[in-house]
Amino acid sequence: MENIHRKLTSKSYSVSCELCSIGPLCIPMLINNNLESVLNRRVFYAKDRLLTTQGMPFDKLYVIHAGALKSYAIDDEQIEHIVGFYLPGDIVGLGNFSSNQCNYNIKALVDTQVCEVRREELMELVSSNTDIRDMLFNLMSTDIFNYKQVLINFSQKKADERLATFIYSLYTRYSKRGHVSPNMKLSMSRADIGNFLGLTIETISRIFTKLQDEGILTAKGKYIYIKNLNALINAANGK
Amino acid sequence: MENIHRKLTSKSYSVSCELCSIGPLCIPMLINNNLESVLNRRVFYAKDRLLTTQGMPFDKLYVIHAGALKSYAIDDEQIEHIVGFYLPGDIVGLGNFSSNQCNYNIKALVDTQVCEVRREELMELVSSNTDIRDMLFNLMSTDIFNYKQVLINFSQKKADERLATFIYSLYTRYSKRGHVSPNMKLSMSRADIGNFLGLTIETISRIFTKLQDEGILTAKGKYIYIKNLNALINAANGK
DNA sequence: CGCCCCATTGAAGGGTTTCAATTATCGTGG
DNA sequence: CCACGATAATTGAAACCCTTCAATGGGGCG
Repeated sequence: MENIHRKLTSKSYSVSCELCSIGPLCIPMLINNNLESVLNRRVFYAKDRLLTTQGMPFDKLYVIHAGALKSYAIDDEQIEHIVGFYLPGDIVGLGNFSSNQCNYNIKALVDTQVCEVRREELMELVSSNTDIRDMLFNLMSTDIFNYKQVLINFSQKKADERLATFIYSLYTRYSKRGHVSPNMKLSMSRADIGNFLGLTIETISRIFTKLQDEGILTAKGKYIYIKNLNALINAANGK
Repeated sequence: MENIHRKLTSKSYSVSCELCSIGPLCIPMLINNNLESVLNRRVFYAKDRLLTTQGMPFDKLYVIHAGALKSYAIDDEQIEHIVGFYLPGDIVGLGNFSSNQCNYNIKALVDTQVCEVRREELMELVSSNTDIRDMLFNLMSTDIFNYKQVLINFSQKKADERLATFIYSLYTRYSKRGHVSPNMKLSMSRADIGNFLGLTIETISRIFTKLQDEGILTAKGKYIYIKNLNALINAANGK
């Protein structure tokens, strides 16, 4: 069990293949020693490097091993619109199948390692292997569900509820990948959080100090410590 | 102006099989005369009837032939959270594959006809027919993309931009299904629109009169007439 | 060590909500 | 077909929340 929780060298956590979203794909292939036919393992992207840009051909999916990414659009006034963050174990690019091009820019928020899954080879596997087909169906279906939940969280919640929801969702996402701890290091800036939540950086900052004053968490720069998880959940739901 | 609004006699528009999102599934089967093996055609649901409730088993997908649906969650305080509206040609339920249960309540906003696709039989087809498999991949992928776009629209736009975006998106969705007209009959109430957009019913009302004063559209109850499409697009983008 | 970027904090302004009252529309039954 | 009640939509005024503008403080990296 310990090796599941093994940490990356420094700032961000890695995920074991067992707890990765494409474990059902990789683990049988690891055993058969033919994983390389579908994916490149542990490709490194330094902080701030772009993995994709809007409009480029869609030929790879990315699965995060360690680090973090942000996905965003640039509008015609050069304004950035962040649509999501990706953490270890997450798969990136499922929304590109219909257009066959990359719909968003994807940038490494910190030094990041990803496994790159070649689209074409993956689709061949889907034809021959129903487990992998079902895995992809489930991943896409989960993505749809998650985005609907994000919509619920953001369209009707007040600023402090949104931020509490965001922090709690990071906590649960890390937990699902084997990193259960009240300590988190945020990989994104206040500006990124604000952009994603539709709030200004000043509001984010003020709410962090408010949550701190209420004894719910401590926020020292990028380091978050959740002091009272139930209180955080209540704050996320406006109670 | 009176006659413009009276011109729309019918309650809601239907979509032809050619322009429906699952046309690639149905049309070959219609020709082979074995469509009934997968779906029930034109099932009727009266206004306000529930098609699904949260937690019930997921055994059918719905494709709208005529009418309109809303999809919503009820939280523990009995408050409704609308996550989307479905129009003729749309497919409903792609987010349920992973949980294998219906994640939301779905209610008919007006008298509605749907084609019901049986999940199990559909998945059998997916195994044997790559066209249908690709169709489902594309539909799910499109769903993911669309929800991300909705996120962009709602997290960073002001109230009037949100409503303009919403009206314009209804226009484009109807257009794609063959109903190209500046006249629309809204199937949802102001309260539903407000709920979905994260705004109050009063704000929705005020913005409708503002858009009307600016000569962008006329809004007489549920009847919308888009007088200036470019101005609507500009309003949607805060210009 | 100093610089730059990021984060924090304060005060004023604006946009949206809330509360309240009025008007319009729809469905129903006489 | 009209009258009626119930529901939905509009409008106004005050309160509140978040943004904007401005200035200060702090942390990371050369």
